[in-house]
Amino acid sequence: MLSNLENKYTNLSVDCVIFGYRNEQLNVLLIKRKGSENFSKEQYALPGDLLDKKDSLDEAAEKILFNLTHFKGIYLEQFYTFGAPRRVSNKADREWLKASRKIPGERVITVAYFALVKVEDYSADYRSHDGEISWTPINEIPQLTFDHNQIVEKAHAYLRANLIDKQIGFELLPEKFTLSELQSFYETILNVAYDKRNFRKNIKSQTFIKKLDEKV
Amino acid sequence: MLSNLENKYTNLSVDCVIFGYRNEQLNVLLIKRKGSENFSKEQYALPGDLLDKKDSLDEAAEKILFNLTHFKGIYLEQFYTFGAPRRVSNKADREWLKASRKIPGERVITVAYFALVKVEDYSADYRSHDGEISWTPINEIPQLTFDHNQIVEKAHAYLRANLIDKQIGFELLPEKFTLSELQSFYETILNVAYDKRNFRKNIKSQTFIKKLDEKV
DNA sequence: AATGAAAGTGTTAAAAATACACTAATACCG
DNA sequence: CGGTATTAGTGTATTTTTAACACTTTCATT
Repeated sequence: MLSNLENKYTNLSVDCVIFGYRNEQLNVLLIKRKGSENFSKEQYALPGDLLDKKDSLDEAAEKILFNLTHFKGIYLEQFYTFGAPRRVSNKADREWLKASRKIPGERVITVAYFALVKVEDYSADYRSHDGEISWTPINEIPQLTFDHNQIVEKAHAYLRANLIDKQIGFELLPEKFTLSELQSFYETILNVAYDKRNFRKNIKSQTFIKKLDEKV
Repeated sequence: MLSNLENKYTNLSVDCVIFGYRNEQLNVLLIKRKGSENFSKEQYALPGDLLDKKDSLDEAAEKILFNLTHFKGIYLEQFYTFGAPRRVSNKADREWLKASRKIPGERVITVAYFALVKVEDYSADYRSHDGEISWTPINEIPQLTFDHNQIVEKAHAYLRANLIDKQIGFELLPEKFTLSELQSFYETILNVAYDKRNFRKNIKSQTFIKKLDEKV
């Protein structure tokens, strides 16, 4: 028997690993999903949903992200697709899927997106139908549904690998920041230590940052 | 109405961009698919197939690759997933799909893999049920089915971006090669020119290559 | 006003990248 | 076989980049 949803939805989903930087820490946005009658334990998950058949992957990612978080126009990039045959077959996960009325087949492949936001532009107080969203420091991420821990890990590796080359770090920082903040930011994410003078020299030799006269 | 195939196959496929280096040129392995009664024109495509539900993505890629080319144990890596809503809806492409009895839904998402082979280890004379395979220089690639040209392009960009960092180039070269060949190889793929002495200095400063006493 | 914490600033040394030209060996051709 | 053309092979000097290093100024705290 096939469920009705299979007409509109494929057994393909999009999950987003949304990074934000606050309190000198790298944070990931998680959704706390409520338990159901049958299953009372809370679960944490990445924002994600089944793919609407008429959307492209990028469109779907944007749409799902907006639905769940009301974030819009943020940096978003596909980074990997996860397709272990039984990645949604864990018992607790299936319980939750049933409760939430999203009943994909046994096999769901998910295209994972990588998102960066300036946390002060987007408060995480939006409460979607799926549950409450909240920033969680990357070192304090609990056990997540499905293979979401693995997805976060891969996204984290991707962020570190591309932070400098692609200069995506600025997507995480506010419009204005001090050089000390920038240094601390890089040091936190890459887990390295830079010499203050050399760091400032490097940054200043790059053109893409405007110096403001303002002081803190 | 759902076709029988949808029990076993998802509407998800895997396509492989297989690179080989020969005649001083980067080549891609293409399959020349025969026309059908209704549709006589030959078509070229990347090796790919619908995903068997019980396989993981990596397993599927290996399996499909083996079925179509008899290549085994080669360097294989997922690099991007393509999911434009109508990527398999081109009329000629649908004709061909029908003829080949692979009838996915309107919407097929494909996970693209990136493969590297030493061409002398694998002759391209295997003839699969899908058609004849043949190496094609990357600059002479004809129009391909679906969005395969776009996939090749992205794979090519990926190869160039990772050739040096990941040192994946050696997957394309034979066991033994001269420094001149290696230089020419990098120059071809990256479309740059290196100074001979500096190039050799660099290579020798890296440890992963053994010097042989042999001469050509 | 005194203290502590963070911001800001240049120079020197080491390492890496680049520019550069001739000789030796081999292949090719008359 | 000799002559010529092509490719392989080699070292040094210069520039650029990266890394190491310490004190003063400013601001906030008490």
